[in-house]
Amino acid sequence: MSTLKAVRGTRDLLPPETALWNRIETTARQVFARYNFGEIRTPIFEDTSLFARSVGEETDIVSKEMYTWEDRARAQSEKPQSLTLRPENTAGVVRAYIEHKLGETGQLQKLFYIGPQFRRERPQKGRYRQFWQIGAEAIGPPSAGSESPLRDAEILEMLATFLDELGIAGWTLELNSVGSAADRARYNDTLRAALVPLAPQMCVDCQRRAVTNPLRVLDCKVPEDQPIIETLPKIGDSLGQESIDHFAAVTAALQAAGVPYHLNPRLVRGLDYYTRTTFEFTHGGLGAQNALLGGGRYDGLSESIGGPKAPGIGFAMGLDRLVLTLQAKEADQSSAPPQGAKADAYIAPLGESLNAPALTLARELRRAGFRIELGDGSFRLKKSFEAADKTARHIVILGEDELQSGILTVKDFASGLQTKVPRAELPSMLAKPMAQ
RNA sequence: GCGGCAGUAGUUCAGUGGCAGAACGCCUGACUGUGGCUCAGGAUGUCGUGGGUUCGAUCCCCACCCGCCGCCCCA
Repeated sequence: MSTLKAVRGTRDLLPPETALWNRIETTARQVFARYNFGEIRTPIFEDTSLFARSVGEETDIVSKEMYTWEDRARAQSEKPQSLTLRPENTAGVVRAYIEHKLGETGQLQKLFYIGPQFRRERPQKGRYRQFWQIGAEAIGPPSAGSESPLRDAEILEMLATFLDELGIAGWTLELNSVGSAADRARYNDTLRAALVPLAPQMCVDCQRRAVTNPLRVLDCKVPEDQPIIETLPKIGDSLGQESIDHFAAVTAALQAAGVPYHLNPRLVRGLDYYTRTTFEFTHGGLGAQNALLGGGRYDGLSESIGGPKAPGIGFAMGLDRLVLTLQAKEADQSSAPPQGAKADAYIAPLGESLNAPALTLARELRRAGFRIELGDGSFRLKKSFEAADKTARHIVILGEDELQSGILTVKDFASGLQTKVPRAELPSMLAKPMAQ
């Protein structure tokens, strides 16, 4: 019988790595809270048509990457239903916004989420079939200011602050406007027409894209094609005046706030619902998967799935990729491994008759907030020391003498000093700051 | 989904068509209430899985699985 393994593209996250995941999630919660975002948790699977109608039937995500199955009827009265593991979370958030009539509050809804997403892609570093996203959405009726370019700028400024506070240096904000749905359709036609005479001189991928998805031609990385791409019409030239003014207001606010950005008229996003402002934060050192996060405005998304007019803007960050970036940075800085993984004390009972009193002592200290590793009285003292040195900053020896006298033997591994400490003074002794 | 490279101990990796190796880590002892430094011992394992070639395969061949790199796509 073959042994069972995590399936392709999925993986286990183990300590100590999970501490880094928690640090990132905690930082996100803290930063988002300062911008007054609240957490939303939506189901991990939804009706398949939600994604088909929002992300777009023709996108790669919907057409070939979703985990979809038919949930069979269990009773005469039930109908079978096609369900899909969510490949992204914006659609679920907007569905919840509509379902709970959050637009009726009249207020802008500012929601963030943290959770796994699923896409059946070929796995690679930074690309998994179950991957984690941290994202946020600001959505509401136009009367709540949901269309304001200030919302776009605020979100981008929040992301810059988040990455800075996480300690990710060297990111680039790539910014573009793809215009309204009408602007975008017009540009698509213009581009398609312009490509008819040019495509035959381009790479085979571009020849295909010129027909299937002209916007993707702009993303081509083949060097020989670059001069041709430079001559193609720019999306900026297809934007209506409203889109132009909106985008100008976004960039002006970013400049005022001192958030650096790089205009990239070729930035194209793969989900159909994006309108006007679109962006990516990229980082070198992630290989082919260089996008740390991406997002944009989606002014028509709510209507496209049967909801009220509810413009919005949001983003999704690849948590797996944030972890990779921070791990690479820590590997670079080498030197001191983080020492935060150690307990405050290891309690070493001397003999199995001391096990129960040791648990009592551990309970006292743990209830006082200390991180305690509890040894075993069957260990010889030498073995307790070895185990303690690996897992804790102090060892507390609990033998018959200590139990009778109430004076414990404590050794500080950093200094090598061993002292006798009355039980009542143990908490203050353990609380003393350690040399970091 | 396409092309390429890899898979050997807990980890990082050597290696050979003929008994499976190193370093680190782990366990035991020198030392029955004192770790780190020593020293002496010990265990590492379906050599990714399944077939094939061969007297004999961890090694060569094929398929599959899984990972990595690029494409594609995206976070």
